[in-house]
Amino acid sequence: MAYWLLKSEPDVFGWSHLTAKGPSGEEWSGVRNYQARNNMRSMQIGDKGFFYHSRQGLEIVGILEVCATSHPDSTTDDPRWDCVDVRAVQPLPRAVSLDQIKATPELAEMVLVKNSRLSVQPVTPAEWDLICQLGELS
DNA sequence: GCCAACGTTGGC
DNA sequence: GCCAACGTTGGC
Repeated sequence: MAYWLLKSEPDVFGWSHLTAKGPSGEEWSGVRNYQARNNMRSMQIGDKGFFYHSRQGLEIVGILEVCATSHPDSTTDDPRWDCVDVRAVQPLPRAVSLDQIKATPELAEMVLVKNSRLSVQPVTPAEWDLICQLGELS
């Protein structure tokens, strides 16, 4: 199982929007970047991801999981763009901020820090575990 | 709201 | 195939 980090602006589609969708989840649509799309294409059912609030919040607020593998993005007719479906698993008891991540040497190599513009990005198991600890997830 | 960084487009 | 112009993202 792989780990990911997915970004969204909370006023456009935030964590509360995803939790409202319940167990059937929601398409992670609208991605128009090849790297991000390729990351989604390699996702498997059950892969876990952090939900990050960009622009506003600037923190990891919850954990989601992939509940449908890559399929055509229903928000466009352009056949280049695919997306997965994701559903909320649980919120982090304590949100982990970008500041916190930047201040943690072990997390300095995260794509979130190195390439802040990539909206769907891989997370290493070590990074995952550490952020879960910072998020006070038992 | 600004703007630096990045990605994409399209003329040559 | 290069690269200038343009558009978008996202931290600040």
